[in-house]
Amino acid sequence: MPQRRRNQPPGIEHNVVTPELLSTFPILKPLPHEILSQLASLSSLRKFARRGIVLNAGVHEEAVCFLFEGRLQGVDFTIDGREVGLYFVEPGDFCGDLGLFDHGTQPEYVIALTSAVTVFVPMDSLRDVMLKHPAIFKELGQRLAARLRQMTRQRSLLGLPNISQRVCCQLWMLLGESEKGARGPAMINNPPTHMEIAIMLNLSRETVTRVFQTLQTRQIVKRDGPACLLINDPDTLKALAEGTQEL
Amino acid sequence: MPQRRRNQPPGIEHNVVTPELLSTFPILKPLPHEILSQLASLSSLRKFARRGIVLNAGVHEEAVCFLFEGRLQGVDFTIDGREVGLYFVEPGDFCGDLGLFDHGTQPEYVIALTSAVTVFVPMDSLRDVMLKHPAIFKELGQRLAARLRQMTRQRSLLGLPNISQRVCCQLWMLLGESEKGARGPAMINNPPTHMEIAIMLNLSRETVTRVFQTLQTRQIVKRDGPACLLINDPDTLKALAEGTQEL
DNA sequence: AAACTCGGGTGATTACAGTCACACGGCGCG
DNA sequence: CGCGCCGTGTGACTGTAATCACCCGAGTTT
Repeated sequence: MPQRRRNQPPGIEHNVVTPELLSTFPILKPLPHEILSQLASLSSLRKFARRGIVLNAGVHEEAVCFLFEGRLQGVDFTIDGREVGLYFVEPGDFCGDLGLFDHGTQPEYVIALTSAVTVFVPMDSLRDVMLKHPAIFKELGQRLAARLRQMTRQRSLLGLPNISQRVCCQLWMLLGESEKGARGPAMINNPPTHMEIAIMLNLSRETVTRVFQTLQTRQIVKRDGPACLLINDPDTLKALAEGTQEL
Repeated sequence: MPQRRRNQPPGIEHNVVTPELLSTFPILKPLPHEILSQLASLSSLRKFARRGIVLNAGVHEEAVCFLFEGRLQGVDFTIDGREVGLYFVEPGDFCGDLGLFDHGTQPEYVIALTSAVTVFVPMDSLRDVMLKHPAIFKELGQRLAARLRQMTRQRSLLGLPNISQRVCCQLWMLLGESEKGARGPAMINNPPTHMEIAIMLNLSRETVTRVFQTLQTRQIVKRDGPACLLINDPDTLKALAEGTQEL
């Protein structure tokens, strides 16, 4: 029997969603227990393997997906089949919430980048809750606004003509707000693969690899096993991202 | 004295905002007259010349901007000063509404592409109204969702490796839903300049011009004065946009 | 242990879009 | 009027990122 993680909320191992599990998500936490129980009874726990399709584009998804463990990515495809990376979803966050607001179809695919544990909460139940609880409504609106801000930033990234600057900017954005302020080396856990970065930045995989190569020889970043990227010199990375320094 | 437009809502010529003027905006229409009167008394009419800056990025804009006449564009700038085109605002629509949801700063600039007439409604008053009127709240949420969908589509446009396909796709998106279904020639009024298209598509102005040149010699589109672009052959344009046909 | 897939690394070649430079017509304006 | 600005049109040149082809090592499956 594998070592079991401690402090794991109940439900996980039985594929049953408990109110306690739901309340680990910041957005749902303020809800009264009875509501959480009701939502929990309607929700389902779903696990995905790497590369699994979590949400389908173009269909009326009947549930909002809350991510408990792992990492997801929103992706779209161009008309000619090219993959386009849109955003990442980290544990505690959710996706597929657009339909809550406009009853429309899911605009983009969401796939699992690592094996992932998610909770699917029926969209119409959640919408009812949201309309009855202005605080939740407000919160959901805030998240939507945050997503829009995020997309705007990402879009202006794509405008950068200098390729290495683009990659450095993306790395800089991947660095959590916490690490940015601190002096000295930082790290990115479970960094995206070169391919995943490439599709986010409209680049080819090889180009991303080459940028990483020069970043590594210049000792600015360093691989620390497959699951971790060490940022030796955040200051230089920042300078590169802002274009005040050339690679 | 210049010819005055008939059926012009009252207020325009006196720079005074009337409730009737506000009610011409679909989102505000359902509000009771008293609320509209109150909002109107706090709002101001502002006119902008071409290239005028309507909203500033990075600051806490204190008002939401409703567009009455003209055309606006949301633009951002990359770190190195490059302009990036994000979206257009057409009459009846509004912009600068993100702060309603998260009290944050305006993420992007909004500039006037033509001379424009706008109504500035104070953000906090509008937020109060929105929180008291769930219908308005819902509607605003819907618009936010629509913007996100729009940005996603635009982002996948940028993924297209074929440049002329990108331009044709953008032209196709500029064509209103109404014209798309109809058979025969369509038209785009006050089309964006080549430069404006270029910054939306991450292209250089010259490249856009060259694509238009071949589109014109192939009789697919035709200039009809500076304020109108005739789409002679929407079917071919669509085929080009979808990549089923090469230029 | 062979046979895979997957992520990463590298060189040679080449298409192609950016850049620069200039030209032209329309239009507003002092 | 002449002047300058703006939007558009075009050619020559060039840098550079995509593409293709291949290699390598680490995990997996069989």
